Amino acid sequence: MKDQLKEIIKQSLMQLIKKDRLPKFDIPAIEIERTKDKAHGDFACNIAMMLARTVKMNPRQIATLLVENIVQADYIAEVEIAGPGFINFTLSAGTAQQVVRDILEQGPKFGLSKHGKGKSVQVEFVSANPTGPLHVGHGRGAAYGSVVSSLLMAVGFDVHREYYVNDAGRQMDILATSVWLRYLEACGEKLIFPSNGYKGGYVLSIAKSLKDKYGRALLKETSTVYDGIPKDEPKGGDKEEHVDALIGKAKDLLGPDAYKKVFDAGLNQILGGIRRDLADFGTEYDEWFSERSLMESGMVEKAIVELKEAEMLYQQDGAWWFKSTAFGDEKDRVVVRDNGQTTYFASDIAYHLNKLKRGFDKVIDIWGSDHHGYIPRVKASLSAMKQKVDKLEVLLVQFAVLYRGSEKVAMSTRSGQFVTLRELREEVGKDAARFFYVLRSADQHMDFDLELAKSQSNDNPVYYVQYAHARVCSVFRQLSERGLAWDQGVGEKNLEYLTEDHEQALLSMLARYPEVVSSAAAAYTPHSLAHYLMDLARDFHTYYNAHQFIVEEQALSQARLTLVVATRQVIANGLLILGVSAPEAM
RNA sequence: GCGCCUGUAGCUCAGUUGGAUAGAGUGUCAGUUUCCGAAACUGAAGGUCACAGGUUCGAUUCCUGUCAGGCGCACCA
Repeated sequence: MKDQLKEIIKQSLMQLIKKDRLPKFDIPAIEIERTKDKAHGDFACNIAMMLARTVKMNPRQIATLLVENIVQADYIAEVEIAGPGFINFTLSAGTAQQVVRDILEQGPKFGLSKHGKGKSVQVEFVSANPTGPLHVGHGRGAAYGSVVSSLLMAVGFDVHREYYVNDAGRQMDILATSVWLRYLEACGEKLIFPSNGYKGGYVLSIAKSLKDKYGRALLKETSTVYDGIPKDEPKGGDKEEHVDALIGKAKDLLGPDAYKKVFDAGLNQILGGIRRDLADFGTEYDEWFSERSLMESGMVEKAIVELKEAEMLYQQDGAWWFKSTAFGDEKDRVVVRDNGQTTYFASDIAYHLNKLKRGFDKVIDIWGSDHHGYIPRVKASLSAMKQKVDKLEVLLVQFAVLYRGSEKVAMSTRSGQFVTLRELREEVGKDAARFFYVLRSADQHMDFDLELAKSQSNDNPVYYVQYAHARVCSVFRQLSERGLAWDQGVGEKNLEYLTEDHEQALLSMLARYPEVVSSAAAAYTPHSLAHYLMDLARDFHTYYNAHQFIVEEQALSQARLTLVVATRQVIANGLLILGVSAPEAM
């Protein structure tokens, strides 16, 4: 509809220039927008005001000329000039009703488009280290990433959703060592747990399963384990040195095979839990990409060689540095430490290179906002390897600050103090939790009040939308109880009976849906879809309270039932994208 | 100190890429069931869009500065 109006304006402008009523100029992009106020018609165009400067004429004068030259079309009921020079279009009644037929015909496909047809996008999100279960902080990224993915699918992209598993590196060694020490305790050894170890209860249960499986086969005496280990921080030492020494000792005493058993027990149990939590949260993945596989297949080494050949690395203080400053980063970054170990950044370079080489047209990373300083160096590495950096887009999700009532909740994986995503879901439900997360724009700091989400879950806006859906279903249950039926054909033929203000409002709200989906996809803003659904639900509830759908007059009744079915369809389509269920009864 | 994000109603937040009289939920107050589900609806009150300049027909939106909050500035991940 917008495109048709644009064309009409453009034609009118060209006519005017041809007739010398306006001086010659390049026709700018014409903007048509939906009006906020019904008094301004359905669509408005601000072209007259935009042209005022170039044409050196009063905007209202330009608008008058334009309107006089507009070709009449049957779908336009009225064209008006208003305010400083807006051109307002009012659509004819029949045009607004057409959307109902479109919705019924297209069903679940209504609102989908083909803008991204033939293009592939990879979306990587959450990717939390498998050193502990997902907590409510990860929930926001999970909800945001999965809805962004769904939106991109809705506009036709071929979407590949991926979780990058950091199953290598020092943090995982700390986890493995933590598990082993807890195992020793479970076998009856007495020891002082390192202050930098993972202290969560889940480590205890992994240790217990290790003992169930291997008995005392992995046992070493505490005195042997702690022999020669530097002091921990509380005793005046350095906590990092302390834990690193314990890792080294664990590897030495156990040997590679046994150490791997401990390591894998931690990794597999935690990762398994993460996969379950995400699946239960309605977040699906197409691939779980292992960092270890990246190292074992030599891809990290290859990326480093590539950078060396491009003369983008240099050696200093025993380490290899990447010249990221050459591409605008604040400082150069280490890729190989003086002890010969590659850094996390080295893996990430290889991973991003791998992503681009897989041939995606676009690669989207969704990160927590605390990683924003990381963007320049990753982009720098891709530039250094002559990749198309523009293909990579990094979306940042701001933190959700957790509150319990008015009290802030401190969270840390290391200390084991956190509310898990699973606990949240079990208490407030998948639908409410997802909707809550996705209601706020991602670049907004968010206050997540657990008390509110838990205790007042009935006030959660998700129920408002779901209730609208259930209410339509209820109307149809009532209909059949009365021995009546919906006749789609009769309804579609009599849509002109929908003349009430509430019906007009609902019709134009329904017509907006496809635009909402495509703009939410283009701007990566799931929250705008959530807000739209609340607006649509409101229009429906208002209508419901003002008018009866099941009435004596058949033509009117069927027309209203048809409108209401269309509304239900759009709500269901929108909720599906959000990953929220659309219940028939609540 | 430098960089990124943010500042809109008592509280939590939208604001269609620069448009017309800045909106919703919640909270407060006052109402609505002989009627398809009251998890709903109607009305009222509530604002110096942090502050000060600038750009232009027009600024909550863009630019600059100030103030305030969050995050980041590792041979950690």
